[in-house]
Amino acid sequence: MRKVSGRVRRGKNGEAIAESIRFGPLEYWVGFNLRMAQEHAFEAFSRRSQEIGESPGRFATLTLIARNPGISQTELSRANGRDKSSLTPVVEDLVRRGMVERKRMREDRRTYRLNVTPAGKKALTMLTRCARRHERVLDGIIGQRDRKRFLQILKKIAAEIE
Amino acid sequence: MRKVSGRVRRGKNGEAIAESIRFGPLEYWVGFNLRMAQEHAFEAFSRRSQEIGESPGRFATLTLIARNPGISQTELSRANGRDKSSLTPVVEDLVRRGMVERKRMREDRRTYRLNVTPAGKKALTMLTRCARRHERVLDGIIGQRDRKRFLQILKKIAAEIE
DNA sequence: AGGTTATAGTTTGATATCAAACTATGTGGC
DNA sequence: GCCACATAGTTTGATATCAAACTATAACCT
Repeated sequence: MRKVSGRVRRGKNGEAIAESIRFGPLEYWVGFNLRMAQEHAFEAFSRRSQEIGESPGRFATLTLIARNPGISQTELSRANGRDKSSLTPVVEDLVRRGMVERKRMREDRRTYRLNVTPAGKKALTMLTRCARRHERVLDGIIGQRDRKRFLQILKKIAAEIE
Repeated sequence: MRKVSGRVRRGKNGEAIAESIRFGPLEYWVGFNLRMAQEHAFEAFSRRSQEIGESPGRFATLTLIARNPGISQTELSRANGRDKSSLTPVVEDLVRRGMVERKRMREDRRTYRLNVTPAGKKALTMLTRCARRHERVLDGIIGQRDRKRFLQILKKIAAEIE
């Protein structure tokens, strides 16, 4: 857990006086807490995936390609919630490292088809194991009882906000 | 709402066949859905705050300084959940634009004390109004009944993960 | 067929972020 | 006092991201 209330003031004699930060309205606003939760969770997953030598962003990308063989980069970028231009270097890197194969479509020569190679599948297996461990930790924090509802709300936010 | 299932294949006669993306395990994993919810919510707030000419990141920063007068940059970075080095350009910009005042501490000349100026308070008022509108939208999506529990879980994740 | 419009992907420029190295200052042991 | 260590903030280098401009190809309309 990251330290958050590390505010310390020195008294006359140099003794430490711990103070906690006042968050004001941020305290009970969903937006702020959503950001904090996401960033902490991402950081935790990032550490895990780096242990097996993969960047965390590769994970969703590889999964989506594996589950949707022949997907194009634009489709992938939408599914992944990023701009298509962000995907260019990611796909390039996956191709360069032999995880993903990329072929021009016959019928539409603007489009690429992406597929995961055997090497990519191996990496994905490890990443998935790693993600499952991460999910178990999250499950433990959320609790079985609330998990389903929590997930529903997250999906609803992503789908409906604007 | 961002389009997510825009996958289209052409049949023999050129008719469009809409296909939806398969998310596999991502579908029910908290990590992925947390990311999607956060990014969509952030994007929505970003649009709102840009209408009044402020970047969204400034908001939490200004609020925290206003609620904790004399806070140092390191304390602020912890409260805000970012690295202290990320704060350098943000504070610089706020000072340059007359929103925040920054003084060296007497007792410890390494440390700055930050305070919000009257101009900063004015900007903060507008930003807060904007954030309240955003929160009302989120509340509408989450629903009164689940809101409190949802917030608790977000806080728990941020606090306990690792 | 030819011109207009749309789409797939890349490039470029801007911003935000982190981590590690760095500078300046402060603290504590001896 | 001096040296080792700690702390506040900045700088630097790397990565991720978006948006807008761009290139190439395709589709559509008359």
